[in-house]
Amino acid sequence: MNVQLLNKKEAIFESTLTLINENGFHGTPMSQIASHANVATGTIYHYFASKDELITELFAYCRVKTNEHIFNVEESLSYKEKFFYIWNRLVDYYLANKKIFWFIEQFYSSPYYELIQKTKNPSYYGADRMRMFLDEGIEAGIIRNVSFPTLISLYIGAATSHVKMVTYGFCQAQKQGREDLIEIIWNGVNNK
Amino acid sequence: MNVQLLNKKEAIFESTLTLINENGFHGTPMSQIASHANVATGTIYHYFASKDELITELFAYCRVKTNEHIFNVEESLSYKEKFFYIWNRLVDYYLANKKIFWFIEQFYSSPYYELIQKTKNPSYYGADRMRMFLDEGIEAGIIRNVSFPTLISLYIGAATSHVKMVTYGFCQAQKQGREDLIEIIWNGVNNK
DNA sequence: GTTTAGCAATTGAACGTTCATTCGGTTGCA
DNA sequence: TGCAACCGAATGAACGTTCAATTGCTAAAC
Repeated sequence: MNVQLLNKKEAIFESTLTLINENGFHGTPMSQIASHANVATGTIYHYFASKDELITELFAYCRVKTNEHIFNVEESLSYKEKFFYIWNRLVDYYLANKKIFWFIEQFYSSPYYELIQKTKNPSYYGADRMRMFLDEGIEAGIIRNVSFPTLISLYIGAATSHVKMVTYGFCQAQKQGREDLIEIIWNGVNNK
Repeated sequence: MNVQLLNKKEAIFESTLTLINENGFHGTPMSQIASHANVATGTIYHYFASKDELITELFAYCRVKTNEHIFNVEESLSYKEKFFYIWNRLVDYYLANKKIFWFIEQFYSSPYYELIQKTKNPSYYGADRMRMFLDEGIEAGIIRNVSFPTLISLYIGAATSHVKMVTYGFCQAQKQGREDLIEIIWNGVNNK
């Protein structure tokens, strides 16, 4: 697959992302995705077997892009520094790429997610890197013995909630709030 | 409006809830909602002007029901006790009513929410009770001075994340995890 | 260097289906 | 008697998908 093709596939992804954000899964016809991406309707079916496959692959694309970005971290940092750094990268990335954030959120809470959960393994979209990072902290005794789901609920839950608050317009000057959040979580989970 | 009517409207609500959980906003035709609720398609339009209005009102219905449940709390409890009680009621309610939980999640991350945010005021579905409860803690000096969005991000964010983890099957024995979560949050936000 | 064969990429009109909504008519209650 | 509740077939628009035709590229053949 050459560069041109990659570009066209990405154009379809970006177009889908934009339109689904504005109009939802329903309310976003393939014809509209096509014209917004400057391709013919039929072209989409050259790259994706169906609308469902397009949406499912777009989810993977978003997850991979996000994970690549947030785990691009200096190995020399201490665990605590990484803990803060990754969290801030995640929040920054979502705030700078709200379309990706909201698409992922929409996908997660839709029946689509159940579908891919059965067929795809987490590494398919890089979901296991977070698990590895947090497990590392537990095994090293830096993070006290709370379960992985508890950790994730706090770490990711707070990040996404914060992004939602900012997007909804409930909170503008986010700097202080952000720092409070990750600090509270760190204090709650680290082994003092 | 008499009891019979209320029942029919609720039957439509419950039917919509079930089907949207299984098939999403798209993938849930009015005809299916109707037959699942044992009414004729036309009857839905006697109660709701359109599918959008049905979904929007269902959201309000879910929010009101949830809020009524979680804020049904003994006035004699201390603030700390209420803080724990309300959070646990919320988690329990969502776990016992997953359809409501997922519908609300789906609605929040869809373009629908932006629509009602512009037209409806928070008290319309009881969203201001949480604000009042948390403000009460801040004003009484029980909760340290973190912003309201920060508080909400932790308090609600952790609850919903926890429910998601349980639903996704990432976590079974939830008892310990739950206790850890609300304890960490309380320790993080209360004025020691 | 030119021709040619073949396949991938692309097009968009056409198809068949599905769906939200309408409406003329019926039922049942006050 | 009147009006609200209710019905479900009919309507027409919208949508996902298909497909026959066209273009563009690559590389083998000469």
